[in-house]
Amino acid sequence: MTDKSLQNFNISGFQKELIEWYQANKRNLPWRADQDPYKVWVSEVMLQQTKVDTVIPYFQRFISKYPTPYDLAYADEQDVLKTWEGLGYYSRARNLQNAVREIVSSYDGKVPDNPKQLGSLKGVGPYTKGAILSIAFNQPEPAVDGNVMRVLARVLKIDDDIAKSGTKKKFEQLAAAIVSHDDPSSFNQGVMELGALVCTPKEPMCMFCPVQDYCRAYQSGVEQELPVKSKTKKQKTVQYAALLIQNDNGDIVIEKRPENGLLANMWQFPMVPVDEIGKAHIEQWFRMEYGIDIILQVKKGNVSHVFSHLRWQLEVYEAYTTSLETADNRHRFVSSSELDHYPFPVPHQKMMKYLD
DNA sequence: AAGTCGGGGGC
DNA sequence: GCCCCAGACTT
Repeated sequence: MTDKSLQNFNISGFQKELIEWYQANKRNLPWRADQDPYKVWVSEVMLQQTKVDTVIPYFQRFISKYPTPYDLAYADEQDVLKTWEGLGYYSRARNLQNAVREIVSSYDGKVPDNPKQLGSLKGVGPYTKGAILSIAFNQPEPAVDGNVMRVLARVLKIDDDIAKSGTKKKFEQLAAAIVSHDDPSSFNQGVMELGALVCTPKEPMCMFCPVQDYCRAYQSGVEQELPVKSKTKKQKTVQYAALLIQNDNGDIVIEKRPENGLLANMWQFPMVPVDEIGKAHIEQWFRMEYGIDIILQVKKGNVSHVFSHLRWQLEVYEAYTTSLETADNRHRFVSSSELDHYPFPVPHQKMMKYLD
């Protein structure tokens, strides 16, 4: 390694203090009950960009429903998405099922314990690969997430911009150099636990830090200035008219979103892009696109929803149609009780409160 | 290297 | 409002 960040750094002392602290202070989390590689895997995927408290109930339900790779491999994708509903980043669920089907067909249902096979599975990137190898198989592999970059940026006083895509490689090399070979699982989880409980983004609790003596940022009094992270730019707003269309049976029109892109394969109420076509043309646009005649009735309210990179502003309308069926299977008339079986993104769950 | 891809919670 | 979160994938 060409980087000099580890010169004069007491690696073994740092490892020892961190692992001892982790053993004494680790939270009792459901995915820590055993080292089942499948469960470790599921937890790591759910935890991507998602807080521990949010994941816990989802993990419990998911493992109850799909206790083994076989259960998940043989499940219907729509049921998997329904179980994932509300957790976000739904491609995680679809990639996970794709990968589990791969290990059932190619690896006898066993999670591979080598980096090459593991890393080639859908949705298993550098972090998840290292996490599974270290936590489930006790291999001294680096597992660099946001916590690890923050902790190492402070401990080693590194001012690279962690928002840039190239920076992670540098931290992966450093993490590979300092990971404990005696207890890689406790070491990697210890860094992340420290980042979550002590070495937090704002107001880190350095007085309670087990590796304070090893922290160059603390010694220089710059722990609040690190890590360096450039700003993200703000979302664009898109306006839609979102339609609760009912026929004489009391059934409601829903549609399946495309298999790629935002909220892929999730279901929703029809949305009309009023930015593009103008509010006056909603009914005729709908007839063109859906082949269904509708009559707009009353506006029921507004729903706004913020995604990572865009913002939806939905005007919710009630509408009426004389149609009783749709042209293709991507659109359906369903009763209000049947709605529960389909996976809906949160903004469309918000719309359901406007149904009678 | 920059965009895309959810949703919730803290302040 | 803004920021963050046990990131991966596409372009």
